[in-house]
Amino acid sequence: MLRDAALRVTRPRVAVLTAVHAHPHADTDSIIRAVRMELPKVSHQAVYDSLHTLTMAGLVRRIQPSGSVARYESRIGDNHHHVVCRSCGTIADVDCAVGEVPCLTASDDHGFRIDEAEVVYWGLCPDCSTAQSS
Amino acid sequence: MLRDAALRVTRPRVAVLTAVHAHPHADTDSIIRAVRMELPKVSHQAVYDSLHTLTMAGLVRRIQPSGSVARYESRIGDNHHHVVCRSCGTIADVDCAVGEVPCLTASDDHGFRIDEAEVVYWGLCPDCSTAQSS
DNA sequence: TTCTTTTCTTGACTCATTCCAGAATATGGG
DNA sequence: CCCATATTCTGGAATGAGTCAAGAAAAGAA
Repeated sequence: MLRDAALRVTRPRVAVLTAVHAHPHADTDSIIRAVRMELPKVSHQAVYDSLHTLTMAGLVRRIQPSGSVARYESRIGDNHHHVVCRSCGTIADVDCAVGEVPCLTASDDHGFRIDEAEVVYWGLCPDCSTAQSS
Repeated sequence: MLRDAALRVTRPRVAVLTAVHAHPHADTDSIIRAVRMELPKVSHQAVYDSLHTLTMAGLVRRIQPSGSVARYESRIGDNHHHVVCRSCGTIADVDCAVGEVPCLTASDDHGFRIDEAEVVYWGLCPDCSTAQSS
């Protein structure tokens, strides 16, 4: 796997990393369940620790739209964004609209040293959209 | 005040609305404390209810950057965004960079019916920036 | 293999937010 | 101005994601 990040390779970590890759945008609880398919004995704490560690190492990205619990995804390093369904909470990836590393330019940065721009599009997913208009 | 929104005008609601106007980007707890300066007896539940109601009515906007508790602001209807300090959590307003109702265009909307684009810039505020480089 | 350090397990705990049932109150009609 | 009624507020308990802490386990280096 990826011990390139100077991380110890432990069973829980491998399982967590695998689970995140297998279930993009999954919340912590889903990941815990997925991990326990392989290692029934892992504690939730180990999963939380692993997720934090992997996030710190940049192998995984944590996202948390308003009103949602933390979710994790494995697609990293390409500055993409998300669409979130207001009704069912489904999340989908969206490539950055404006260019490469674009959105990093705020009109007035108030003296902040900005290093990332996060974009969340809110709306209704196809399913909820049709369900609601019927 | 604004009963135009077809809301009952109750003391707690007026106090909450005033508090949100007085303390932009304040979290719920700060608002509760601010409200209790005037009405010492208000229950936290009343504040939560009022905030929800006001949010639903569009008189107040709820924002919740990753890893933060819910915060509320009164500047609404102008599609502005926020800069959040990674270190101290301070939030500042940023006018929309791309134009009027701009960011609403995702490169690929996956069939979602998008109605809002939310942008959060992450970085360090002036204070934390200088404190860290020293 | 053995040692040292990091990571996991277990279980208690925090704290924002929500749920509930009964009391209080704002609004509209009389 | 007063009352009826639906909405809102009070008070207190409950939920649930996430964190803390101490000792056991296991990964990596010698």
